[in-house]
Amino acid sequence: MGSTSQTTSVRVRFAPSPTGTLHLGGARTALYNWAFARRCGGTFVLRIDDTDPERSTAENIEQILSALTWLGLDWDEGPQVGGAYGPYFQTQRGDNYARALQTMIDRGAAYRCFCSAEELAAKRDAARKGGGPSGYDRTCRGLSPEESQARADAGEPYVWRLAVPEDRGEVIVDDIVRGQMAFPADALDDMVIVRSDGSPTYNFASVVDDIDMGITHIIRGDDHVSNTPRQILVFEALGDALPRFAHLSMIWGQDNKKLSKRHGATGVEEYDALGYVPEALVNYLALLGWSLDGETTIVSPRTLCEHFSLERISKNPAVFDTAKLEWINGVYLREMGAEEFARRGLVPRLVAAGLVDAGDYEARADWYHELAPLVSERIKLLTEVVPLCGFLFVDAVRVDEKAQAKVLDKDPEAVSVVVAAALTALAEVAEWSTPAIEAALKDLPEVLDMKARVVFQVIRVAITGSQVSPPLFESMALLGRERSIARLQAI
RNA sequence: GGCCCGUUCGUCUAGCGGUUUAGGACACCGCCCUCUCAAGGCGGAGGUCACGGGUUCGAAUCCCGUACGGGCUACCA
Repeated sequence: MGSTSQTTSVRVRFAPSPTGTLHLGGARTALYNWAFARRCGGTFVLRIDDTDPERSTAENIEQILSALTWLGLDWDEGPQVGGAYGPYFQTQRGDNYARALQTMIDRGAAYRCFCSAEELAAKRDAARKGGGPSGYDRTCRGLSPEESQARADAGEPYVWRLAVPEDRGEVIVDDIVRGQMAFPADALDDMVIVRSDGSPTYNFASVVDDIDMGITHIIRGDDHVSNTPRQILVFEALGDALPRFAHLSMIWGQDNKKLSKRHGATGVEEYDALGYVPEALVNYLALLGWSLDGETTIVSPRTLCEHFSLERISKNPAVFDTAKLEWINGVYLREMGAEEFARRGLVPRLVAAGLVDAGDYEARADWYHELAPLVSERIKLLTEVVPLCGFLFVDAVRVDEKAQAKVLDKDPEAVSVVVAAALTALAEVAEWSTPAIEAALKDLPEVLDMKARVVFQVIRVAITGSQVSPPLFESMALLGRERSIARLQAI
């Protein structure tokens, strides 16, 4: 308890490693940190954990920042915005790590290790065969300070290791999500904290930064659970109080395997191109491992800011389900309102397809606002915009194969009868509007003694080129008199 | 090998010892609405709560074990 009731000084951080782009799991971790900070009136820090210079890239950093921005997860401190605890790149915090190492040396909590990689591998294998823990056997821990210094001075390569206290006993991790976990200290080896090139390892740098940045709650993926007791030892060695921990379970693909490219899009930025709006992805991710009450499925970012809680995070891994994400996306599109849908979804997609100029929206906004709800109600993804209403923006309609076969070729005689009757009826329409068009055409089935569905499908295919479209009369009204008549004549 | 964790309808979940004949959502099926497709409304199917023992008057809920799955076991993060 207490973890969320303390509303004054919560500081959380999302600390991605720019060795890759932001994927769904990372996005959810960022989201939970953000939502928790917002809910508590706390501070959301973005820190770039780039201690692995080999694999970290500027492009990945760019992508991570823009993906977070697209999702609407704004950070209070970090790259681009600065803050009182900077810098926010680990590669720029070397002084802090050096100072922390010195503190640990002074306290006898760190020692040099001269063992070679080969020696270590051999020891590991032997230990594993012996049936026990395979951690470092502490060979160099017994070295006297003098000998250690002498060998270092002689130029022998070494790393710094954490000296796990002999009498430490169990390390208890009190996790908000998982509860208490006990780790026998003898299963925790003396991990490397500073590499032979002088750079800090993740488990060391991360703790030092979390201390220096005043982080109160560490919310991260559960691949870090086993690191946590080691990190706790570093906190203790540095003499600092522990933050609270909350470990999030993994996100799996449909086949219960780790989410990967095989399962489709894994990078956040891909979801924009696929036609999702960020609120929908945020909503879906929020529900993937957390619930408001077990009933509510539409949870807006705003609701998250008001009601998110670490206590309601579930422990078990979740399978990513695209169908549900799509459904949620559809809900957001439908609830958007004509103006917003036109501006955020409809027009951009039409422009991107080269069907209209960006200025066309300004020129006839009302027309677009009429179209918007007809489209938004029928799609789940913005990629469906062009297929559904593209016919309104081309000179001549192109009838798709299925419509040709199932409607036009099925009974050519009926087609010409319907078209002729429709043209005659429409000729009498004075003002070209949805109600007038409807009034002119609604009696046709009866007059022709044909099924309504047959009559209107013929007209629909003539007008839209497809068996599926927005409502017919509205479509014709939006298309305009001349083009509607021309399309009927052309069939 | 060692340490740690997880397991409720196909999927996400509610449930925190009795109010549960296990609730909701997506997906699925049917009906209604209807100019198509959607949306919406109504209804349906779908769970031996991983398995086996205990504790208890009573267990999805507590304990132990087993199975399966996962994480860590790096001079990756």
